[in-house]
Amino acid sequence: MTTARRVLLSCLLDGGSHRTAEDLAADAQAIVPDVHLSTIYRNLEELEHLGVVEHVHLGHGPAIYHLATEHHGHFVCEDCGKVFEAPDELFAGLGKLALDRAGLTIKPHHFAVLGTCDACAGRAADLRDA
Amino acid sequence: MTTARRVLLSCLLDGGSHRTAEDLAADAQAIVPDVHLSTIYRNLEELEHLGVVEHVHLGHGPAIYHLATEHHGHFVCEDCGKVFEAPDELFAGLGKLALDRAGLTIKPHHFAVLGTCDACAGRAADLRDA
DNA sequence: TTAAATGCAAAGAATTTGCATAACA
DNA sequence: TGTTATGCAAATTCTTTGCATTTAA
Repeated sequence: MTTARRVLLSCLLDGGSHRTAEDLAADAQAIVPDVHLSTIYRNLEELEHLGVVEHVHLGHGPAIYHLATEHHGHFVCEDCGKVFEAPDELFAGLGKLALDRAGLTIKPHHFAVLGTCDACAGRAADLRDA
Repeated sequence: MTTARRVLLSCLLDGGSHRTAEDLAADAQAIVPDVHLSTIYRNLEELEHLGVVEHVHLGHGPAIYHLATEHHGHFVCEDCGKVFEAPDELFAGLGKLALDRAGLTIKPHHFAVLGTCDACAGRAADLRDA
């Protein structure tokens, strides 16, 4: 258990739940200035391997990391980037279909489900009608 | 309508349906040797903007491109990479939930849904029992 | 003939790796 | 004291961009 690792864990616990490796490096560097980004990546990989941390892709751009205890998927608006947390139970129906049709036990956390939120759909309609 | 664009379209029509930009460049170069990868990317972007092509992320690694006429999502086994095409209707239930709970109209094509296929789950069980 | 598309090289973003040094057990 | 982790720089992978030149309407 090294300093870098301890600090990273505290940042994962303290900070919000949608943090990139770079965010986490910045948080860590606020405490221990010379923690290097590559060390953050290495420790995140290790923690992920141990099942403590998971990473998720919300769109193009960097992955976000969070504690594995937070079990939920993500809905993301393609237009404004707004993120909605989606409780696991919402994926139960899809999981059953995937198992029946493809024999696949889904883990629907790794990629977000994209779409368009009401606000952005409304704005698009406004533009069309104007 | 340039040569590069015509050739790219023919490759999209001819080739399989899970091709990376690099695959498509190779296909195109078999016909017109000096089509450049950046031209492929630029045309794919253009075609995507026009709604003719879409790209999908099946996991880490390069995006795959296909004609927008192929309307389906993807299930992918995390372990072996096997890809299952998932008809749109499988996402109807999830779409309703997303709309009710988050006001989000989902377009479930952009990211695959990951999981573990029967074969890989079986293999994992075998290893555990051995 | 002129605006748009191309080839090439180079830049960019996110992540990974090699290696000498430093820190933990 | 001997692994194991770290900092740093450099490499990798996928994708985008700048620019001089070519191509097509």
